[in-house]
Amino acid sequence: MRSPAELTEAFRAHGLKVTPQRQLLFRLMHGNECHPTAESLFQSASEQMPGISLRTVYQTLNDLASMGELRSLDLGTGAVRFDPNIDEHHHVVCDRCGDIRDVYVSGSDALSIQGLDGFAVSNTSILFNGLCPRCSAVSE
Amino acid sequence: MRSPAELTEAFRAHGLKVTPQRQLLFRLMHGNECHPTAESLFQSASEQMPGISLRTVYQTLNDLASMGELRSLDLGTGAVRFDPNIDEHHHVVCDRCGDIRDVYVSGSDALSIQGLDGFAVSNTSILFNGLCPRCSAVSE
DNA sequence: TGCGAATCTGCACTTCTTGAAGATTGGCAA
DNA sequence: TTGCCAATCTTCAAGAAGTGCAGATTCGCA
Ligand SMILES: [Mn+2]
Ligand SMILES: [Mn+2]
Ligand SMILES: [Zn+2]
Ligand SMILES: [Zn+2]
Repeated sequence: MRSPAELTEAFRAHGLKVTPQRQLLFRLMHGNECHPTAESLFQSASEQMPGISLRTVYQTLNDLASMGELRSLDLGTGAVRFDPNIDEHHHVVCDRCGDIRDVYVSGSDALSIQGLDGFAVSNTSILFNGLCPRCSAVSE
Repeated sequence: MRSPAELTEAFRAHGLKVTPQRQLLFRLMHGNECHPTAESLFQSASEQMPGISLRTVYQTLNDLASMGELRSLDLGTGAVRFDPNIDEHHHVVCDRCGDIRDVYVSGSDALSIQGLDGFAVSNTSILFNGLCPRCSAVSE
């Protein structure tokens, strides 16, 4: 995702308005590596801007996602996650604490795949589940 | 998933009752390659057994899943899918018609993965999205 | 055949997300 | 700088998927 300043430019260039709510979300998402949900962003946003609505958070995030500025991820954790990292990457979810981290996979062209015959695949996502270092230490 | 007859055995052996509702679901799921949702199974089940409740369908499928007889899959299609194929395999979803097919992947040990340090990974799932042969022909 | 635990049904309720409508406001034009 | 109006925001209702609960029913052993 581009910087708040660049997004401001881009929004205005496209005839979209730059509201305080949007700017706040630009800031909250920029460089955010937590893979937050709309709800958790709403919490953060509410601290700085009491009265902001959850609907606006959803709206803005979805808009950013459809502009390609961020990615919305369904990692099977209940709510959709928003990710400003739009590089090709995958994820690992800690099934105990819910922590999510980026995973970079290379060499997938060497995979032997059976069953995709005729399919025009537009996206491939790999999801790892398990216990994060902290949680696996605890459960020993 | 084992056959209806075998499941009947197994259920009784574990002190679980074998009801007509359960038997019907055993039959509907056995060898089912459609990756149905609870709702769609409820539709099918209702034809043969009017009055069966959606609650019972969910209950039975979840029970079978926790017994390891079938797998419940979140493929990002809204509702959970149930799969009697418990061999290690992955899936491809047609984003237009919703069709789901099995995908078998081998050679994944040759992948170069970065970001899993310290994680105790218990499951890896690969999801392909795209257009099935039929749908990609249509959209040409 | 009878009994009691297991199961089923019906329904309320939760969570996540979107639709709709009216109030508000950003940004350009004058 | 002011005013306008389309875009945006807030609020609230509602949809979709699933689960918890309670009372009615039934399987399966004695
Ligand atoms: Mn990420
Ligand atoms: Mn499958
Ligand atoms: Zn953890
Ligand atoms: Zn298709």
